[in-house]
Amino acid sequence: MKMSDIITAHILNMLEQSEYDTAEIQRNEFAALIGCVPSQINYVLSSRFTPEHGYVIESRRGGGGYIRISRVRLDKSSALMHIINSVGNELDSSTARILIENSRQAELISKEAAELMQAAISSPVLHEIPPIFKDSFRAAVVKQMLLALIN
Amino acid sequence: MKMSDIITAHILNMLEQSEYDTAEIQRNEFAALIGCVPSQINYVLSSRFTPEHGYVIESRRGGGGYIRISRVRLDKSSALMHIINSVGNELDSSTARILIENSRQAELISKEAAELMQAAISSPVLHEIPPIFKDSFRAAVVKQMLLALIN
DNA sequence: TAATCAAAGGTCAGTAAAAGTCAAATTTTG
DNA sequence: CAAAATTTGACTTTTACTGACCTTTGATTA
Repeated sequence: MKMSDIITAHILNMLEQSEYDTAEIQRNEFAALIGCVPSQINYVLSSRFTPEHGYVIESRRGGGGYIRISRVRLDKSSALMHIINSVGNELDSSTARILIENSRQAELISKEAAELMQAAISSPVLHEIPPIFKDSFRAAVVKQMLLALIN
Repeated sequence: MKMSDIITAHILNMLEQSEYDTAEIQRNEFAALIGCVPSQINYVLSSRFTPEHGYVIESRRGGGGYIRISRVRLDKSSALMHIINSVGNELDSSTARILIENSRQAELISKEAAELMQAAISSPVLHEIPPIFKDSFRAAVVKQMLLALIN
Protein backbone atom coordinates (compact mmCIF):
# COMPACT_ATOMS: atom_id res chain seq x y z
CA MET A 1 0.00 0.00 0.00
CA LYS A 2 1.16 3.46 -0.84
CA MET A 3 2.52 5.69 1.88
CA SER A 4 0.22 8.52 0.87
CA ASP A 5 -2.80 6.25 1.13
CA ILE A 6 -1.73 5.16 4.59
CA ILE A 7 -1.36 8.74 5.72
CA THR A 8 -4.71 9.62 4.20
CA ALA A 9 -6.35 6.71 5.96
CA HIS A 10 -4.88 7.74 9.29
CA ILE A 11 -6.15 11.27 8.98
CA LEU A 12 -9.56 10.16 7.80
CA ASN A 13 -9.70 7.82 10.73
CA MET A 14 -8.85 10.58 13.16
CA LEU A 15 -11.54 12.76 11.64
CA GLU A 16 -13.95 9.89 11.96
CA GLN A 17 -13.19 9.51 15.65
CA SER A 18 -13.42 13.19 16.29
CA GLU A 19 -16.68 14.67 17.36
CA TYR A 20 -16.12 17.91 15.52
CA ASP A 21 -14.64 16.61 12.28
CA THR A 22 -11.26 17.91 13.30
CA ALA A 23 -7.93 16.14 13.56
CA GLU A 24 -4.86 17.69 15.06
CA ILE A 25 -1.38 16.33 14.57
CA GLN A 26 2.21 17.26 15.20
CA ARG A 27 3.98 16.85 11.92
CA ASN A 28 7.25 15.28 13.05
CA GLU A 29 5.65 13.03 15.58
CA PHE A 30 3.00 11.88 13.12
CA ALA A 31 5.56 11.25 10.40
CA ALA A 32 7.65 9.19 12.80
CA LEU A 33 4.62 7.19 13.87
CA ILE A 34 3.75 6.30 10.32
CA GLY A 35 7.32 5.99 9.17
CA CYS A 36 7.69 8.61 6.52
CA VAL A 37 9.51 11.83 6.01
CA PRO A 38 7.79 14.90 7.50
CA SER A 39 7.39 16.75 4.23
CA GLN A 40 5.30 13.94 2.90
CA ILE A 41 2.60 14.94 5.30
CA ASN A 42 2.48 18.26 3.50
CA TYR A 43 2.29 16.47 0.19
CA VAL A 44 -0.69 14.45 1.25
CA LEU A 45 -2.43 17.44 2.75
CA SER A 46 -1.95 19.53 -0.34
CA SER A 47 -2.98 16.79 -2.73
CA ARG A 48 -5.92 15.29 -0.88
CA PHE A 49 -7.19 17.61 1.81
CA THR A 50 -7.73 20.75 -0.19
CA PRO A 51 -10.68 23.11 0.17
CA GLU A 52 -12.01 21.62 -3.07
CA HIS A 53 -12.14 18.32 -1.28
CA GLY A 54 -13.94 19.92 1.61
CA TYR A 55 -11.15 20.42 4.13
CA VAL A 56 -9.48 23.34 5.80
CA ILE A 57 -5.93 23.24 7.11
CA GLU A 58 -4.63 25.45 9.89
CA SER A 59 -1.18 25.25 11.40
CA ARG A 60 1.28 26.85 13.70
CA ARG A 61 5.05 26.59 13.72
CA GLY A 62 7.46 26.82 16.58
CA GLY A 63 7.41 25.06 19.91
CA GLY A 64 4.14 23.31 20.49
CA GLY A 65 3.24 23.68 16.83
CA TYR A 66 0.49 21.67 15.20
CA ILE A 67 -1.43 21.02 12.01
CA ARG A 68 -5.18 20.95 12.25
CA ILE A 69 -7.30 19.36 9.54
CA SER A 70 -11.01 20.15 9.57
CA ARG A 71 -13.73 18.83 7.38
CA VAL A 72 -15.88 21.81 6.51
CA ARG A 73 -19.56 21.68 6.12
CA LEU A 74 -20.44 22.87 2.69
CA ASP A 75 -23.20 25.38 2.50
CA LYS A 76 -25.61 22.77 1.28
CA SER A 77 -25.25 20.83 4.46
CA SER A 78 -26.20 23.68 6.68
CA ALA A 79 -29.11 24.57 4.43
CA LEU A 80 -30.30 20.98 4.66
CA MET A 81 -29.83 21.00 8.38
CA HIS A 82 -31.97 24.08 8.53
CA ILE A 83 -34.72 22.30 6.65
CA ILE A 84 -34.48 19.27 8.88
CA ASN A 85 -34.84 21.42 11.94
CA SER A 86 -37.88 23.11 10.49
CA VAL A 87 -39.71 19.82 10.28
CA GLY A 88 -41.58 19.06 13.45
CA ASN A 89 -42.77 15.68 14.64
CA GLU A 90 -45.53 15.52 12.08
CA LEU A 91 -45.57 16.15 8.37
CA ASP A 92 -48.61 15.93 6.16
CA SER A 93 -48.59 14.64 2.65
CA SER A 94 -48.68 17.86 0.65
CA THR A 95 -46.21 19.70 2.87
CA ALA A 96 -43.81 16.81 2.47
CA ARG A 97 -44.15 16.84 -1.29
CA ILE A 98 -43.53 20.56 -1.46
CA LEU A 99 -40.56 20.34 0.88
CA ILE A 100 -38.93 17.74 -1.34
CA GLU A 101 -39.66 19.69 -4.49
CA ASN A 102 -38.22 22.85 -3.00
CA SER A 103 -35.07 21.10 -1.87
CA ARG A 104 -34.71 19.79 -5.38
CA GLN A 105 -35.29 23.20 -6.93
CA ALA A 106 -32.65 24.69 -4.68
CA GLU A 107 -30.28 21.96 -5.87
CA LEU A 108 -29.82 20.82 -2.30
CA ILE A 109 -30.60 17.26 -3.31
CA SER A 110 -30.21 15.31 -6.53
CA LYS A 111 -33.03 14.30 -8.82
CA GLU A 112 -32.49 10.70 -7.81
CA ALA A 113 -32.63 11.58 -4.13
CA ALA A 114 -35.86 13.49 -4.63
CA GLU A 115 -37.44 10.55 -6.40
CA LEU A 116 -36.30 8.16 -3.70
CA MET A 117 -37.78 10.35 -1.02
CA GLN A 118 -41.10 10.61 -2.81
CA ALA A 119 -41.07 6.83 -3.22
CA ALA A 120 -40.38 6.30 0.46
CA ILE A 121 -43.53 8.20 1.42
CA SER A 122 -45.69 7.10 -1.49
CA SER A 123 -49.17 5.64 -1.03
CA PRO A 124 -48.17 1.99 -1.40
CA VAL A 125 -45.86 2.43 1.57
CA LEU A 126 -48.29 4.45 3.68
CA HIS A 127 -50.90 1.86 2.97
CA GLU A 128 -48.91 -0.52 5.14
CA ILE A 129 -49.28 1.49 8.32
CA PRO A 130 -52.30 2.67 10.32
CA PRO A 131 -53.51 6.19 9.37
CA ILE A 132 -52.83 7.61 12.83
CA PHE A 133 -49.10 7.10 12.36
CA LYS A 134 -48.76 8.53 8.87
CA ASP A 135 -47.83 12.11 9.72
CA SER A 136 -45.23 11.22 12.30
CA PHE A 137 -43.89 8.55 10.01
CA ARG A 138 -43.48 11.03 7.14
CA ALA A 139 -41.67 13.46 9.39
CA ALA A 140 -39.26 10.78 10.56
CA VAL A 141 -38.55 9.45 7.08
CA VAL A 142 -37.95 12.84 5.54
CA LYS A 143 -35.70 13.93 8.36
CA GLN A 144 -33.68 10.74 8.39
CA MET A 145 -33.22 10.74 4.65
CA LEU A 146 -32.11 14.36 4.54
CA LEU A 147 -29.76 13.61 7.40
CA ALA A 148 -28.28 10.75 5.41
CA LEU A 149 -27.46 13.19 2.64
CA ILE A 150 -25.47 15.35 5.00
CA ASN A 151 -23.26 12.61 6.39
CA MET B 1 -2.28 -17.43 -30.32
CA LYS B 2 -2.21 -13.69 -30.54
CA MET B 3 -0.76 -11.64 -27.76
CA SER B 4 -3.90 -9.54 -27.43
CA ASP B 5 -5.99 -12.66 -27.06
CA ILE B 6 -3.71 -13.91 -24.33
CA ILE B 7 -3.99 -10.63 -22.49
CA THR B 8 -7.75 -10.63 -22.92
CA ALA B 9 -7.95 -14.17 -21.56
CA HIS B 10 -5.86 -13.26 -18.54
CA ILE B 11 -8.05 -10.31 -17.68
CA LEU B 12 -11.23 -12.27 -18.23
CA ASN B 13 -9.85 -14.94 -15.98
CA MET B 14 -9.09 -12.45 -13.24
CA LEU B 15 -12.58 -11.05 -13.52
CA GLU B 16 -13.92 -14.57 -13.28
CA GLN B 17 -12.01 -15.22 -10.06
CA SER B 18 -13.05 -11.93 -8.54
CA GLU B 19 -16.10 -11.80 -6.41
CA TYR B 20 -17.20 -8.42 -7.62
CA ASP B 21 -16.26 -8.55 -11.28
CA THR B 22 -13.24 -6.39 -10.77
CA ALA B 23 -9.62 -6.99 -11.75
CA GLU B 24 -6.75 -4.78 -10.73
CA ILE B 25 -3.37 -4.87 -12.37
CA GLN B 26 -0.14 -2.96 -12.46
CA ARG B 27 0.60 -2.31 -16.07
CA ASN B 28 4.35 -2.90 -16.16
CA GLU B 29 4.23 -5.90 -13.91
CA PHE B 30 1.36 -7.45 -15.84
CA ALA B 31 3.07 -6.82 -19.16
CA ALA B 32 6.24 -8.46 -17.88
CA LEU B 33 4.29 -11.46 -16.62
CA ILE B 34 2.68 -12.02 -19.96
CA GLY B 35 5.70 -10.99 -21.95
CA CYS B 36 4.55 -8.03 -23.93
CA VAL B 37 5.25 -4.37 -24.08
CA PRO B 38 3.31 -2.26 -21.54
CA SER B 39 1.51 -0.13 -24.05
CA GLN B 40 -0.09 -3.21 -25.49
CA ILE B 41 -2.15 -3.49 -22.36
CA ASN B 42 -3.66 -0.16 -23.27
CA TYR B 43 -4.38 -1.37 -26.75
CA VAL B 44 -6.24 -4.40 -25.47
CA LEU B 45 -8.17 -2.38 -22.95
CA SER B 46 -9.18 0.21 -25.48
CA SER B 47 -10.14 -2.32 -28.13
CA ARG B 48 -11.88 -4.94 -26.03
CA PHE B 49 -12.81 -3.59 -22.62
CA THR B 50 -14.72 -0.50 -23.60
CA PRO B 51 -17.96 0.70 -22.00
CA GLU B 52 -19.75 -0.58 -25.11
CA HIS B 53 -18.47 -4.02 -24.22
CA GLY B 54 -19.67 -3.60 -20.69
CA TYR B 55 -16.49 -2.62 -18.88
CA VAL B 56 -15.26 0.39 -17.00
CA ILE B 57 -11.59 1.24 -16.67
CA GLU B 58 -10.14 3.32 -13.86
CA SER B 59 -6.47 4.05 -13.38
CA ARG B 60 -3.90 6.05 -11.52
CA ARG B 61 -0.39 6.98 -12.58
CA GLY B 62 2.65 7.55 -10.45
CA GLY B 63 4.22 5.38 -7.78
CA GLY B 64 1.93 2.56 -6.78
CA GLY B 65 -0.30 3.21 -9.75
CA TYR B 66 -2.80 0.68 -11.05
CA ILE B 67 -5.39 -0.11 -13.69
CA ARG B 68 -8.74 -1.42 -12.56
CA ILE B 69 -11.08 -3.19 -14.94
CA SER B 70 -14.69 -3.68 -13.85
CA ARG B 71 -17.45 -5.51 -15.61
CA VAL B 72 -20.61 -3.46 -15.32
CA ARG B 73 -24.07 -4.75 -15.63
CA LEU B 74 -25.77 -2.99 -18.50
CA ASP B 75 -29.09 -4.39 -17.63
CA LYS B 76 -29.48 -2.74 -14.27
CA SER B 77 -33.20 -2.32 -14.58
CA SER B 78 -34.00 -5.96 -15.00
CA ALA B 79 -31.62 -6.91 -12.26
CA LEU B 80 -33.35 -4.45 -9.96
CA MET B 81 -36.75 -5.73 -11.02
CA HIS B 82 -35.58 -9.19 -10.17
CA ILE B 83 -34.66 -8.07 -6.70
CA ILE B 84 -37.96 -6.27 -6.22
CA ASN B 85 -39.84 -9.39 -7.17
CA SER B 86 -37.81 -11.46 -4.76
CA VAL B 87 -39.01 -9.35 -1.86
CA GLY B 88 -42.25 -10.66 -0.41
CA ASN B 89 -44.73 -8.77 1.73
CA GLU B 90 -42.45 -8.76 4.72
CA LEU B 91 -38.81 -7.92 5.13
CA ASP B 92 -36.86 -8.14 8.36
CA SER B 93 -34.20 -5.72 9.38
CA SER B 94 -31.04 -7.67 8.61
CA THR B 95 -32.32 -9.07 5.32
CA ALA B 96 -33.13 -5.55 4.23
CA ARG B 97 -29.70 -4.30 5.14
CA ILE B 98 -28.01 -7.11 3.26
CA LEU B 99 -30.22 -6.61 0.24
CA ILE B 100 -29.25 -2.96 0.05
CA GLU B 101 -25.58 -3.70 0.54
CA ASN B 102 -25.60 -6.31 -2.18
CA SER B 103 -27.36 -4.01 -4.61
CA ARG B 104 -24.72 -1.44 -3.88
CA GLN B 105 -21.84 -3.91 -4.34
CA ALA B 106 -23.28 -4.95 -7.65
CA GLU B 107 -23.39 -1.28 -8.61
CA LEU B 108 -27.11 -1.50 -9.21
CA ILE B 109 -27.65 1.54 -7.03
CA SER B 110 -25.50 4.51 -6.16
CA LYS B 111 -23.85 5.09 -2.82
CA GLU B 112 -26.27 7.92 -2.19
CA ALA B 113 -29.27 5.75 -2.99
CA ALA B 114 -28.03 3.05 -0.66
CA GLU B 115 -27.62 5.54 2.16
CA LEU B 116 -31.07 6.98 1.55
CA MET B 117 -32.61 3.54 1.63
CA GLN B 118 -30.88 2.67 4.87
CA ALA B 119 -32.06 5.97 6.32
CA ALA B 120 -35.64 5.33 5.26
CA ILE B 121 -35.75 2.14 7.27
CA SER B 122 -33.54 3.26 10.15
CA SER B 123 -34.56 2.89 13.77
CA PRO B 124 -35.72 6.49 14.28
CA VAL B 125 -38.25 5.95 11.52
CA LEU B 126 -39.35 2.51 12.64
CA HIS B 127 -39.77 3.89 16.09
CA GLU B 128 -42.75 5.88 14.79
CA ILE B 129 -44.79 2.85 13.85
CA PRO B 130 -46.13 -0.09 15.84
CA PRO B 131 -43.85 -3.17 15.81
CA ILE B 132 -46.43 -5.38 14.12
CA PHE B 133 -46.18 -3.29 10.97
CA LYS B 134 -42.43 -3.01 10.72
CA ASP B 135 -41.72 -5.94 8.44
CA SER B 136 -44.44 -5.11 5.93
CA PHE B 137 -43.43 -1.47 6.06
CA ARG B 138 -39.80 -2.32 5.26
CA ALA B 139 -40.86 -4.47 2.35
CA ALA B 140 -43.01 -1.70 0.93
CA VAL B 141 -40.40 1.02 1.32
CA VAL B 142 -37.59 -1.00 -0.20
CA LYS B 143 -39.72 -2.07 -3.13
CA GLN B 144 -41.06 1.40 -3.83
CA MET B 145 -37.64 2.97 -3.63
CA LEU B 146 -36.04 0.44 -5.95
CA LEU B 147 -38.96 0.92 -8.30
CA ALA B 148 -38.31 4.65 -8.29
CA LEU B 149 -34.79 3.96 -9.47
CA ILE B 150 -36.04 2.05 -12.46
CA ASN B 151 -38.41 4.74 -13.70
C1' DT C 1 14.64 44.33 26.90
C1' DA C 2 17.30 42.65 23.07
C1' DA C 3 19.70 38.93 21.33
C1' DT C 4 19.89 34.23 20.80
C1' DC C 5 18.44 29.46 20.52
C1' DA C 6 15.64 25.56 19.77
C1' DA C 7 11.52 23.53 18.14
C1' DA C 8 8.32 23.29 15.17
C1' DG C 9 6.15 23.56 10.43
C1' DG C 10 6.81 25.21 5.10
C1' DT C 11 8.81 25.15 0.45
C1' DC C 12 10.71 23.59 -3.51
C1' DA C 13 13.21 21.34 -6.78
C1' DG C 14 14.86 17.03 -8.17
C1' DT C 15 14.24 11.97 -8.81
C1' DA C 16 11.65 7.93 -9.49
C1' DA C 17 7.64 5.23 -10.53
C1' DA C 18 3.86 4.51 -12.87
C1' DA C 19 0.38 4.97 -16.68
C1' DG C 20 -0.97 7.37 -21.36
C1' DT C 21 -0.29 8.60 -26.31
C1' DC C 22 0.74 8.11 -30.92
C1' DA C 23 2.47 6.94 -35.18
C1' DA C 24 5.27 3.76 -37.66
C1' DA C 25 6.07 -1.12 -38.65
C1' DT C 26 4.21 -5.60 -38.95
C1' DT C 27 0.88 -9.26 -39.25
C1' DT C 28 -3.65 -11.11 -40.13
C1' DT C 29 -7.82 -11.38 -42.63
C1' DG C 30 -11.11 -11.18 -46.25
C1' DC D 1 -3.53 -7.44 -52.66
C1' DA D 2 -5.85 -4.01 -49.56
C1' DA D 3 -7.83 -3.09 -45.32
C1' DA D 4 -8.01 -3.93 -40.66
C1' DA D 5 -5.97 -5.39 -36.55
C1' DT D 6 -1.92 -5.87 -33.85
C1' DT D 7 2.65 -4.85 -32.05
C1' DT D 8 6.31 -1.83 -30.67
C1' DG D 9 8.89 1.72 -28.51
C1' DA D 10 9.98 6.55 -28.08
C1' DC D 11 8.15 10.24 -25.79
C1' DT D 12 4.64 12.62 -22.45
C1' DT D 13 2.08 13.36 -18.26
C1' DT D 14 0.80 12.40 -13.68
C1' DT D 15 1.67 11.03 -9.09
C1' DA D 16 4.68 9.90 -5.25
C1' DC D 17 8.66 10.55 -2.39
C1' DT D 18 12.80 12.77 -0.40
C1' DG D 19 16.02 15.94 1.55
C1' DA D 20 18.19 20.32 1.88
C1' DC D 21 17.18 24.64 3.21
C1' DC D 22 13.77 28.44 4.94
C1' DT D 23 10.50 30.75 8.15
C1' DT D 24 7.86 31.25 12.24
C1' DT D 25 7.15 30.94 17.08
C1' DG D 26 8.10 30.63 21.91
C1' DA D 27 11.53 30.37 25.50
C1' DT D 28 15.83 31.56 27.55
C1' DT D 29 19.65 34.32 28.53
C1' DA D 30 22.95 38.31 28.79
